[in-house]
Amino acid sequence: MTKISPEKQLEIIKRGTAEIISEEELLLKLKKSLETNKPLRIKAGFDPTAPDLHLGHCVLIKKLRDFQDLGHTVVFLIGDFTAMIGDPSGKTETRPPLTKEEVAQNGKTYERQVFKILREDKTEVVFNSIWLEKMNAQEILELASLENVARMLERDDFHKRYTSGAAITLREFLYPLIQGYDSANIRADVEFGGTDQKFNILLGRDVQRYFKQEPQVAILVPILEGLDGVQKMSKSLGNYIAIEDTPDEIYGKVMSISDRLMWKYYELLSKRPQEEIGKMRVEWHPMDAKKALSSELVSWFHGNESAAQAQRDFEIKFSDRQFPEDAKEITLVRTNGTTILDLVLLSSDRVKSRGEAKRLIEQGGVIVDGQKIADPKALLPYKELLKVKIGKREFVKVRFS
RNA sequence: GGGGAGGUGGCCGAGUGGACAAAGGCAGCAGACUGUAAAUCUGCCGGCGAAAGCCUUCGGAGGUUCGAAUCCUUCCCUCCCCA
Repeated sequence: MTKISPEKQLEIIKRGTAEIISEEELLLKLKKSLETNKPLRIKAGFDPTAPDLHLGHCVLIKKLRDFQDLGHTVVFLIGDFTAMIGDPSGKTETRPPLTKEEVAQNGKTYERQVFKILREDKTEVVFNSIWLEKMNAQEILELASLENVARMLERDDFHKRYTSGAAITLREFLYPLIQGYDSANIRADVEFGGTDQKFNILLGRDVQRYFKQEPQVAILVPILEGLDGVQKMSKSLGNYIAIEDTPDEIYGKVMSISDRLMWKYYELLSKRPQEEIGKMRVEWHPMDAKKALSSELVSWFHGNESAAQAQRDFEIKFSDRQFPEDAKEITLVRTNGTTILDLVLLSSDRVKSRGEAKRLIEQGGVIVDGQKIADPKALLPYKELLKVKIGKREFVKVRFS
């Protein structure tokens, strides 16, 4: 256990959080932990659906890591049972149930990804089906009696859906209670979540009180906007930066966020001290700051060397507008009537239809060997190797056999 | 149990027999401008086709009609009000 004073611990924990309910309680828990030499149990729940951890998750996981560095234990809860209910925070009400094998598989993927940030020796990975499957009707009803409908409707999501006339099922009402039941089962001292989890996490306190436990402290982290700069970063919206994206992808995606959003990323994801970030904000050229951020994030997941390489690649592609030497390479058999259109269709991963390819070419988005070619029907230059730029960020070397 | 309103392209949302591949907005893509971006401007934005045009699409299935997102039948789903 750490010997860092509770006050100092609180200070570290506070950085980058949106709200702590309540700081006083947390301080008391930290004090007690120090006196008894017993680490706090920090809960964070995740879906068992195919994980592709992204920077949005990292905001939270990074804070978990802070707790670990202070000697506390992280309980990484995989909600394999609750996934069958579906968190009402989202729009989709039900999800296809996963098989046991899929859940186990996804759990493995989580571990692979999450331990890029967390420490294995201070993490417990648990599945909530272990206790939830055993619950009987009586227990569920008792749990359900802890809350009333009016209170449930206070919850922002429910409130909005209710007033706008959207459906809310009773099953969804049960979700927060069951999430709270999880907290009781793992005897959480603290539960982490995004600000959209506030209601659920607070409700967990009531459930714990019912089970004669000291209520957990709620720590809420800000929701990170995705690449579009508006909506929450999420896989389903396609606006995410995954920690398993390639170095070039991460670098490029971070570079493409707006200057404004960049600072939020800095606050929530950078390991640089607060004061330094504040200084950068006024003294640095935004582009340099963004490059530094991109590098930092790439090296976090892929190491320093990859970060340096990604930066070079980026500069070649966008600053110098050169063709990257390590571009994807494909080999084609040359036939007489092969047009640019065919080429784009064959070599691009992103262009899905002929019409789309045609559009792209006609709009001047395709460059072959440095030449913009705007006629889809143009024949290919008679060369062994063509360097093709498709759209903004796709580069392909085409070789002919 | 009774009454009413709905389900439209990735999303929101207009459209109530032909001019509808379906207004408008958002998102997306490309170009210009840049600092990579943002903002702004321009263009595109179901598939096939050089084009004319053809094909698939307005919850599902049938039907009426020369012609249906629009009318009818039936099924599924959602919401509201009364009890």
